Amino acid sequence: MATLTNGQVDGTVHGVGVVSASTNGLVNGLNHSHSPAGCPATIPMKDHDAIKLFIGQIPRNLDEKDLRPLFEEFGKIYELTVLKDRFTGMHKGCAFLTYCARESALKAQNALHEQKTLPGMNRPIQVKPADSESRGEDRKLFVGMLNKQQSEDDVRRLFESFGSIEECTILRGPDGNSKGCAFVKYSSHAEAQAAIGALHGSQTMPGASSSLVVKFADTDKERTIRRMQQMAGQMGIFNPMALQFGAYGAYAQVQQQAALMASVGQGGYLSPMAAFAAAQMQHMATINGLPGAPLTPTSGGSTPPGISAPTVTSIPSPISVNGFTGMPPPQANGQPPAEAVFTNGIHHYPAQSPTAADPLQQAYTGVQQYAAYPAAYGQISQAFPHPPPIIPQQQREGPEGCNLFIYHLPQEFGDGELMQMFLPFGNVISSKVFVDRATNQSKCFGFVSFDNPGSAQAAIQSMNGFQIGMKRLKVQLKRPKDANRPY
DNA sequence: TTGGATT
Repeated sequence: MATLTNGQVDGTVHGVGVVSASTNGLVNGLNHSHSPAGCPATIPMKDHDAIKLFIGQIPRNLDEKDLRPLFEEFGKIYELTVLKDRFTGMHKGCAFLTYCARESALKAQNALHEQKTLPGMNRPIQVKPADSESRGEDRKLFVGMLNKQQSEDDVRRLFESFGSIEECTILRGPDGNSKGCAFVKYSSHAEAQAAIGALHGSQTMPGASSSLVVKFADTDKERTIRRMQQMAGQMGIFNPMALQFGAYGAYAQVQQQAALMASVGQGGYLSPMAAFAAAQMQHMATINGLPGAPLTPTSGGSTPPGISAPTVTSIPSPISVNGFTGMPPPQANGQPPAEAVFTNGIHHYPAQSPTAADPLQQAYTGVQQYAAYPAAYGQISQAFPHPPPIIPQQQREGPEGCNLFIYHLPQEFGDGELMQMFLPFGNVISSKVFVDRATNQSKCFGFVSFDNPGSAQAAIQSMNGFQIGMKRLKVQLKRPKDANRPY
């Protein structure tokens, strides 16, 4: 008697139920008796990997009940909905169709897509996965920290036990070298999830700096955001505010070093940082083409000409030296105005940091502080009515010949100190000290990128062999990426 | 002792 009930319900709601019931049997019959949509929530009807199809080029006089017979030929239908205008309710000539089985959808797509034209239409019917259907992103994994020798097959072997892999691609550079990461696409989200659970962080590949990374690949949105951030980073570098603060940072730094030098007694111990400060003073003088710049520029409030002016002009800024009149006036001691920098309670470095009291450190902190509160300064606000926010610097390479490799850095140097050290030679677009991931300790080498080769050369000239403490800096052009492959 | 990458 189930047949009778089924027939009644279908006859009322869909009009094609009798055919459906006779071909699909009891389960289908139950569905229809419980759910007018044909898909009860009580029984897991739809395969987890089912595909939602978009059906296009449907004559507007055909509705769901007319379309069902056409598509049921390929399998049990989970859901079929003709798209209607939200306001007018008008048939839009297309539909969404989900079969209970993924296989049915593939069969239908193969048999129908562009294969026949429905009456009254001048283009063939469209049957393909709906746009809303994930283009694979929810089952696509990003795999990082691979060994660069690992091939697609190696990666497949690693991932195959968690599901069927539809796609496996190693990311490679233009030269074909693996970037140490890959994409793996499974046929379902669940498989991908299983692989994450089992493999993420599970092992460390030989030559990789940390354990295997297995995560869902970025969605379109995330990728867009990433790109925006990159764009913003580039803008930030050439943003005049950043240049101004950069210039001011260098200026303050030199002033502070001078003050420090003046305060160090004849036989006093010179810390590596102080030694650096002192030596850099001399370098500054050298760069300026001035012999023996005064080391005690503490008199009066005026700018020591041998030090500050060339510092400013060495920075290829469209803002003239007069731009400096827009800055908060430096104090006689070279410190930025105390209330602006030191009273807001923010300390970028923990007080226990061994370098926290260093002039260089303070200069750097000062730069950051100003960067954080540009609106506080009226004249600057006039010059730049809407100063763009300064984006935290990201690691960026400059053009060929602009990137330096620096070795024998003091252990306590971080990115900021490295940048401060090289700011006098030009526009530093990136500075990076390598840090051991496990210990967080500097590896005592790093990179600095300028925006022009001249600055890089000037920096090499002045800073290569530069003594800090017991060590001498090694400053040279960074090796190009492809330079270390003997074979 | 040569960019900690990356969608």
